[in-house]
Amino acid sequence: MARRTKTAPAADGGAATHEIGFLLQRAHRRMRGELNEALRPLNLNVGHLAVMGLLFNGEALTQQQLIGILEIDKSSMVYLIDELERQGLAERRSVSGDRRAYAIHLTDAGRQRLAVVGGAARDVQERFLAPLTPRQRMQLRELLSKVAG
Amino acid sequence: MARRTKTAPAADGGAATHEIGFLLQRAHRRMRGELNEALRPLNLNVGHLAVMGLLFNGEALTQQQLIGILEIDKSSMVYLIDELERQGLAERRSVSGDRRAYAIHLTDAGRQRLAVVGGAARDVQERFLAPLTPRQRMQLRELLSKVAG
DNA sequence: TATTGTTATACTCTATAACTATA
DNA sequence: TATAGTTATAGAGTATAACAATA
Repeated sequence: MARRTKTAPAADGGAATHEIGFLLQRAHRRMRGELNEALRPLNLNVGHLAVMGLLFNGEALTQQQLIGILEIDKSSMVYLIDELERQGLAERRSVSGDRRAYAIHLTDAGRQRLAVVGGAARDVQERFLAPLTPRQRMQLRELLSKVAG
Repeated sequence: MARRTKTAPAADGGAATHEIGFLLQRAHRRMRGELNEALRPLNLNVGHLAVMGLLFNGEALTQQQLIGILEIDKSSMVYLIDELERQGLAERRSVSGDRRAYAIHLTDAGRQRLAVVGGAARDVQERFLAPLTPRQRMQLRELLSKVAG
């Protein structure tokens, strides 16, 4: 059953290019590539966008909190925030009660930039998801959230 | 509408961690990490596995063909095949009719190794897909193949 | 001139380890 | 002793560019 679907690449006997891992890599690479291409003129990458997105609701988060949510290394977080700060999009502020910690605040400039950058990101996502119906997009989101860990 | 679904992480106002791109990155990173961890003791990575998988049906492919299918750079392909050849798992053979090209053949050792490595990869994929029903796995595969490009 | 493959090199992203300053 | 953050460094993974041999 399901020997060869209509959409199957001809070059593959099903050994590799049909595997979920392979498709996942392709999809991720394509999405990330287009997103970074759109973000590069602004000297930002998906990491910066993710941080700004998390700060957008208004409340500042400490680097530790950002690290916990985004599951990236603390040194990587330093670089992300350094760049955001360099561009005046976010700033480190002291946390009362713990002089080791910094709360990261989105500046007004950061908020404005996020509006632009977020729009570009949505355009990319829209192109990426173009082959899917709204219902399929929802399905994909739900399936991915189950396996994303 | 859709202000906050039941499965939403609390830390995010929907700005970032719900995005498909974010979930895609997470899922891909998790899958790739586990796969590479399983492959590392064998001095192989997912690229080597993909090449071996493509060669498994028996017919050799030239580096150009592999490059076209896997969509990676030709210099990256050189490194992948160098390592496979170094381990005796594949070999470059001259192509009659074009002395520039090499056809890559899977050796018997490569075939045996692929059986082992492929088994490990399937185990990883099984753990990765564990949260999904068989029907959901099929859905995920089909949705990904639509957006994988 | 164009193409196959190789080599050298560089870039992005991320991680590890040693460090400072607090706790 | 442990934690927040920084710095220096290294490692994947991939890409670019110059090159040799051949088409």
